[in-house]
Amino acid sequence: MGRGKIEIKLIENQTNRQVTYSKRRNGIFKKAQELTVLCDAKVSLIMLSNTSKMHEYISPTTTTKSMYDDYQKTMGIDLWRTHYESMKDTLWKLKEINNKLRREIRQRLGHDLNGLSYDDLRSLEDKMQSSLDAIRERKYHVIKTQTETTKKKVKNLEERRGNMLHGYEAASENPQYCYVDNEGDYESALVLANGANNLYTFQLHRNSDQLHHPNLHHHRGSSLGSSITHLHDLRLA
Amino acid sequence: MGRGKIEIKLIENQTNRQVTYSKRRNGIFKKAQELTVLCDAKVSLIMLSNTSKMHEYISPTTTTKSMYDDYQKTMGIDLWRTHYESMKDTLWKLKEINNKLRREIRQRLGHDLNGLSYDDLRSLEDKMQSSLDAIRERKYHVIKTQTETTKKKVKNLEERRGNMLHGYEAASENPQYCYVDNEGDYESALVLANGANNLYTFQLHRNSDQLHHPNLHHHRGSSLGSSITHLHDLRLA
DNA sequence: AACTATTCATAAAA
DNA sequence: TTTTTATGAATAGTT
Repeated sequence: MGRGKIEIKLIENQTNRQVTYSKRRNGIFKKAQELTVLCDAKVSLIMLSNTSKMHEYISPTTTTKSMYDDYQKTMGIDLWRTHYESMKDTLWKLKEINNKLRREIRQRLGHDLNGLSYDDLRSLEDKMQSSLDAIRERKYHVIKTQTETTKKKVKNLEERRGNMLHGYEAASENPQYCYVDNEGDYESALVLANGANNLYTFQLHRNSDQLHHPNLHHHRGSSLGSSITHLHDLRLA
Repeated sequence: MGRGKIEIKLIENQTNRQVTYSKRRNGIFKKAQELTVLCDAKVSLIMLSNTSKMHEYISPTTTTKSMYDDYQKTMGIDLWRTHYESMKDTLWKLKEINNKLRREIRQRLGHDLNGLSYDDLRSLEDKMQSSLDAIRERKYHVIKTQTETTKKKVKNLEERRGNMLHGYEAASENPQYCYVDNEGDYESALVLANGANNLYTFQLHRNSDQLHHPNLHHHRGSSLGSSITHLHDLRLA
């Protein structure tokens, strides 16, 4: 029905296909609308182009949901659980998990202990204690590494100073060279002075101290001609 | 397109309407099928006559359910836009919070400490210590309450024994009546013997002991730990 | 359900 | 895209 007969097969030319889609789509919409009026029918028409653009026609006397509900009844199948419902499900589960995690943390913070039995408390205490031990161990490791780095720096500088003393025979040279850049870490320096073992003791003391829609084109049936192109756009997820 | 132009309005003649419906319905189906092939589109077309007869066309490359799901993905946002979006938002936030809580718990379990600086570790240690203090205090409270209950029981029994002695003049009666059911709690009995203050001291000693042995791993009565494990198992994708 | 006379839809071109 | 227009398709009214 045009300047020549066409075979009903995929239109290879992308542009041509797009144009044909657009024209024929409108044609079908118009037919659907006419059928609705002429015959008092209800039509639901959803079209998805190969570019994932969605277009819809729905008779003004009904809704798409209602049409698909009817369809379901006719087919006797419970076809779909909406995304909305499964989403609500997920949300609920996440909230549950969240609450459990919060309770866990609160207890580990020392709050909300009232519901716990003596045994629970003792168990919690043990867990906390060993966690604390792990943290302290790690802390000790960090400070020790830092200390060793500092010691190396000192040794290095002392060597250089020794060399200087030797090389220039300047026995009474400025003693400030001994002082090392330890990156401003007070405790690091302290350890340097007292030794690592001493530091550990120090730390123990501290412990005790401190307690429309872009892509959906929605055709409402009652309008014709230009107003049939009364479009809403929705983007597909 | 027939023997004369027709106005697009309801066909009053019932038979005529029925015939027209039949003809045009087939016409639309044919057009839908052609569109599917020519343009690689997907079409879902449901029609309901005024006599409640339902007819459907669905492109062979899809299903009615799938089309309606797509429709919902698109339209649902229109119908529930606010609800849906805020829900997605909440969902995302909950996931974020869950992850943070998990990280927090892991650190409080003494794992994943490598990324923490010395100051971080010290701060974490302090927090853990005060939480631990709170737990111990609570434990102390529980044991004290239990002890007092036990004391009352003892007093009560002693009174009854006294009454018995008095009433029956049986001064040499069985002393076993003194022993009280303390529900098998060893420490409870210990406190009963030494006094509450003593218990507290006992606990501090336990604490100090462990401080001097950071590598010591205590046996864990694992009620809390296992609950965390379960939470991990619940993690969503 | 067939048959046409007619209108309509649209393929190709602009 | 939209418009134009020649052409084939759809269909209203008839049989």
